[in-house]
Amino acid sequence: MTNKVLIIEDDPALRNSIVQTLELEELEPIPTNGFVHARRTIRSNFRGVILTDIKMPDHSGFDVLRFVQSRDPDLPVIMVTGHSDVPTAMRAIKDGAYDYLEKPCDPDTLVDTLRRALDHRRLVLENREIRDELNQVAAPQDGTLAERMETHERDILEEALIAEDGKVSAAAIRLGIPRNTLYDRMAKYNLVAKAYRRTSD
Amino acid sequence: MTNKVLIIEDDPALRNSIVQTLELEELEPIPTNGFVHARRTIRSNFRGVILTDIKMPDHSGFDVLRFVQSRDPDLPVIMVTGHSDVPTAMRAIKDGAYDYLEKPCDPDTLVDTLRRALDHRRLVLENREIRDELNQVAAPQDGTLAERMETHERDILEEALIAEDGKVSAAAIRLGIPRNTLYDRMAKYNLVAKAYRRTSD
DNA sequence: TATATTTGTCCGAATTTTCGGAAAACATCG
DNA sequence: CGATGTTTTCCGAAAATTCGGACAAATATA
Repeated sequence: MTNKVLIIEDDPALRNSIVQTLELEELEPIPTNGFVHARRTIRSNFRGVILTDIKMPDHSGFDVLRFVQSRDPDLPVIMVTGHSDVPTAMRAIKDGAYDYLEKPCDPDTLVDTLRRALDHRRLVLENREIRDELNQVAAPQDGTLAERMETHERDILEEALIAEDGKVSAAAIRLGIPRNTLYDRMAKYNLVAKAYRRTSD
Repeated sequence: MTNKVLIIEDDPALRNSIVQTLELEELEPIPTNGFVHARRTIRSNFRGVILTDIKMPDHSGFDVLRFVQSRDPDLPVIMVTGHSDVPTAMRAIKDGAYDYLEKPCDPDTLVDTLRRALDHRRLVLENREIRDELNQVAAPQDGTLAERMETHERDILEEALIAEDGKVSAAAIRLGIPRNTLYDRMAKYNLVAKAYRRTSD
């Protein structure tokens, strides 16, 4: 599941309160007290989002934002600003933060916002995975004509055998070739009909 | 582009103000004064999001929400609630609204929220398109073994010819077969080398 | 158990495919 | 134009594939 929330917040009280809220909502908080501890978790395949305070003793939330964007520009960062600090919030969005929250943040709003961000993250990751899959199947192959034709024939034969539950005669009909020919082809690829039977291995 | 915003708002003044704001932000507002006019635009392939007022004379924003969800559960609806009407806003989210805005809404917040929703929409549609594509290529084919082998061989030959700029000799080497054989195969599919030359048609 | 159907294997003739060699057709260039 | 290199077509023998027929073994059906 994509429901991790990496929390970067130096105030222990606030941090714990956030953890509590998230746990009640079936989210998976990963609390850290600063950038240093959070760094290792920030990767391009992180299945979650990042919630960071802006004002922290030894670094700014904007440092976090920059770092995250260098690792993965599509990893949502939600920034927690001081109360009604509109200019900072605007700058956060402009710099590529996914959203911002005003301190003190209302638990419902916090969860809503995180859910949206998590949903966004889930979609982005899903998208990447499907794209990879598509590229794999659509990638221009290489190799001998004979080799490629053979692998393709093998695939077709297996598909037909599976579809016909390992019955060679039926598969032959499906493929529009005489039974014997199918046996010949199968011999070439060392295919055994038995291996394709669903019922009673 | 996925940047349409279907606006459902009965107050002409507010509606126009929103339209103005969106136009300045390169979004594409589609203003309507009520559900009846908006209905036709709400489809599962709508490349945008919906911004609806909740309190309207002859129907509620929740009617809109229900209708939208029946057409496409992944079509974001942003609901505009009265000032600090928290319970209604919470209900909106709970019922599946993407987000809500409090009236009177700050232009920046409005735009930010819409952008997030549009981004979400874009991802959802992209996802669907890639999935369709993937299903197409992965779909179990049918037809004679010979037919399927032939179309595959044809594809390979064309791919090789394209890769070698229509040079038969080079394509033959790439495919690991003698030139003559390639000519034979090409004759079978009525392929002409000239047709695959990039340089000087 | 008797009978029918299906499976897997082998054979061999008819057919198809492969592929080297040769030559015609074409293009390029000094 | 003539020399040179490439593309394309044609030929035909060697090699591979197809596929009907026959049959024993395994399975299913009555």
